[in-house]
Amino acid sequence: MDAGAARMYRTREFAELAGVTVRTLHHYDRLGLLQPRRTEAGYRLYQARDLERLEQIVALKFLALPLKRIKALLDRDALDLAGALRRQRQVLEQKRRLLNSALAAIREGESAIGAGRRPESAILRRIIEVIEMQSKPDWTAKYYTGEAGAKVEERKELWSPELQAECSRQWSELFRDIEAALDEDPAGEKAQSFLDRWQKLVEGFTGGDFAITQGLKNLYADRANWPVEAKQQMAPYSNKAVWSFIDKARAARKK
Amino acid sequence: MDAGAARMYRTREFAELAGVTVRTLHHYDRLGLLQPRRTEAGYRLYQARDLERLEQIVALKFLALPLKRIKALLDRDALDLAGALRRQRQVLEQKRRLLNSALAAIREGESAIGAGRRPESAILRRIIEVIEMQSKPDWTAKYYTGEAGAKVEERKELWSPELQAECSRQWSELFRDIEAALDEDPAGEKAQSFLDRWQKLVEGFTGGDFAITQGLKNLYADRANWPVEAKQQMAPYSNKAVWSFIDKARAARKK
DNA sequence: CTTGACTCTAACGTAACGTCACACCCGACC
DNA sequence: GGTCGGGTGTGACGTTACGTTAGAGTCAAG
Repeated sequence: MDAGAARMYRTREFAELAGVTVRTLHHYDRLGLLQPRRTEAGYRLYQARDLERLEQIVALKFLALPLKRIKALLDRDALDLAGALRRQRQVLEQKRRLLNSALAAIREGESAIGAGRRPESAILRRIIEVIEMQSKPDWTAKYYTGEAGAKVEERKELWSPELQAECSRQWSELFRDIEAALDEDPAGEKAQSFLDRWQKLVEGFTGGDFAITQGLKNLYADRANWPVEAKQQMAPYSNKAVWSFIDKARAARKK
Repeated sequence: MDAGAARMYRTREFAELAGVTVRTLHHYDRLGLLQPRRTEAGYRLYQARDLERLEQIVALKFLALPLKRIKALLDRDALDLAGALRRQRQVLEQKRRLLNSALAAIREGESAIGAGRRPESAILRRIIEVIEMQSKPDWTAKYYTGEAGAKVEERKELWSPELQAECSRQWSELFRDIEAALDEDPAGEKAQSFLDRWQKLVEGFTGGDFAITQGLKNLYADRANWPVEAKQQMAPYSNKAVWSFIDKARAARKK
């Protein structure tokens, strides 16, 4: 018979009373964290004991505890609250370490931008490099350091328009040669020399390694691994018979 | 004609090279952050310049920048990087403040649990109260302090089984009385006296306020706002004619 | 031709709600 | 009694940065 006795609050009223949003109450209701009574029409009705529970939830949320754990704590695991606090402290301390390092990096990055200094840690240098890369047009030179930088410059020079044209010419030539020899034995000497020329072109001029990488493995010079745009560029050389011939030549060599 | 020249990496290889997961690469691809070339079969093919870009991404991610902003920075907003760093620093400092207060609360909460001390801040006391509420069976007494606590205790005593029975008896009596007077005028004196008795019962014994709330407003003692369980408890009193009579009496009074 | 290793996309799950969209409910006014 | 306005309900998508299957296709090798 205590039904009508206690004061009841509808959702918005209760939300304002407790300092949370209506959506939050809906959310907690669905999660089973705080399930008020209902009117026949489905309206939520909160009462004083719901406010108690909600204040417990808010207090525990202040510790950045996830709602799941809060529910567990309030529902049954009350005795493990000390343990939960300890674990939560460790989680938060880990987060703080990450946060602090990011903050330190930002601060040093900011001041380094202003003063042109060199930061000490590797990650900071990378960040500054990124920054400078972005702000300077000739960042490629800055990106690589020492040996690697020299190599890139060298490669840059090597890959001149003239060389590109030369490369293109060599491909055309190779294609013509192969097309003219399609009836030869793919395992034969002539075919194998075509394959050599082919692989050298694939290897190309930029075959040097980038200093930024650690342990590079070579990848397929195989047609299957070519990007689609490359294939489009290769359209002038799209004679299937030539490709098939080279495939056979490669297969023959492997055996 | 540079298509086949550079070394290409498939997804897993490239991921290991860069120290990220395959899923991360897929993700960045979909976000447009790092879109490698593709083979005809749809396989991703990464090359050295993709590694450069990925390293930029990772470096900026170290600053806890969201990927969206990283994309904007790398795509076009390069010149605003200093501003982005400043804003990001503010965001992180705010986060750190929250984190530190939570950590302080946890630490003080832990030591307070151990030593039985009283923490100073209000929020900490609330947390400790939650902790104690959970670990002690008679937490209701602890929850309210001073005056409020006394009131709760009082209410607890008042709401004895005997009183519950008495309340139930009064409801039954009121229902009988109304049923016997259904043909009276709902606006008449007799009906209004029924309404008075009704509202007093609704007001109940627990009408006192809880000290935890701030500015309580009374809510509907109206049938519409009653919870469903209450209605089920009211089943013995579910004579619709009685309810309708009281509704009319209430309506009459309002006019 | 089948493995086995690798890849692809699609789609759900995560934390804690914010933000619609659409439908009811309810007291009040005409 | 119809309607208006304000409150309320339930979906359901969006957010962050991926993890984790699941189902299907690719490719080289036995």
